Amino acid sequence: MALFVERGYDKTTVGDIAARAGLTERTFFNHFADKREVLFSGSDQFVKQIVDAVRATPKSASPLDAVLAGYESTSDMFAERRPFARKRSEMIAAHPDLLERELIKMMTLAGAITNVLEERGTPASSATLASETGAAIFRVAFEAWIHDPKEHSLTFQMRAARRQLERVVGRAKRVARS
Amino acid sequence: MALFVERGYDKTTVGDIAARAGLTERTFFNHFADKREVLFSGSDQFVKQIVDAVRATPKSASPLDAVLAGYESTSDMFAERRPFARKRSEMIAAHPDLLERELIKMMTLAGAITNVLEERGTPASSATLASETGAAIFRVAFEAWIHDPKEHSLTFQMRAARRQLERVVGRAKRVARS
DNA sequence: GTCTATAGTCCGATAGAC
DNA sequence: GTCTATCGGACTATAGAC
Repeated sequence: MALFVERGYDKTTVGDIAARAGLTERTFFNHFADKREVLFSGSDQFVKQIVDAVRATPKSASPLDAVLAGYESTSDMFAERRPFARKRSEMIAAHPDLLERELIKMMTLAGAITNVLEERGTPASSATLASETGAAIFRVAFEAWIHDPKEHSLTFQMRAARRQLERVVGRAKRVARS
Repeated sequence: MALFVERGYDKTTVGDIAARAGLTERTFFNHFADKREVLFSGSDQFVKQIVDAVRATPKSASPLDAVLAGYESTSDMFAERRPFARKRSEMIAAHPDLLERELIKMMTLAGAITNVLEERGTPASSATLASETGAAIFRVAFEAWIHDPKEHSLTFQMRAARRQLERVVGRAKRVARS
């Protein structure tokens, strides 16, 4: 990350990264499948955290509630890392390669959540919809969280996004203008 | 596509593709930014089709209705190409590289739709939510459409997915088990 | 069209930890 | 003795510079 900020993502070679870490290029590829993965190394843990939280929600909760509870369980973790999250987010947004990787990670996560919902007895297509909808809410909330000068929590942003989604999905002919 | 089917995506080099087309490797990169793009060449037209359709829906329609109308406008186009769509979909699903590209294309499309909604007067975050939700519905519907032995239309699948989403998003404590 | 850097693979060698 | 981490060299394909 330091190197990427110093000289830019494209201008940083795998050799550079390895050298800075006191290793060789081969060793790098031993730990990471490709260059992009260095920015996503924590993602397994992130997935586990969320999946566990979904699994732990009472069965009385609706599928969507369970999904949102899963994402919200990361709120504390993110709270301490807002500046880093902001930087990382900018870096990803600026590099299509990284954005692609980010998207496939989010999709893998959504798939894992779908599986947990199915374990809980949710029918397949409802599970998919709940998990994809939850992901959309998370993305909107995360974006708001990153840029919010008032620094509300991620959970706060997710609750707001959820209420808004309910209005958007409702069959009402007219939608409030703000 | 022929080459990819013949010898597999990974085993096909850009040189192979260029040779088959009677061109050189450099010329290939003149037309496509990278190897993956050959499978997404029609995507600009796809985006235009949908964006135009969203723009053309009456303002009385809700944002989500407009988004869905956009996606549904591709139903006829897809109807004639079900076998090809199926093959392409399998190819993409089998190759993470291609899946990444597919996802970023879908995200670009969602972004374009969001912009059109904003032009129509929908507030930014509602626009994002409507467009992301619409994308989720499309994905679920497309998946069902591809595998449906009864060969219902894409529009049919989208209507079904939408009804299901409404149940999923509703605040009901209990959700129907099928 | 030429030339070149970089990413990423394959096979194998080596060394330390437990 | 097995497991795991590092390293080396040769190699191909992608992709960018010119």
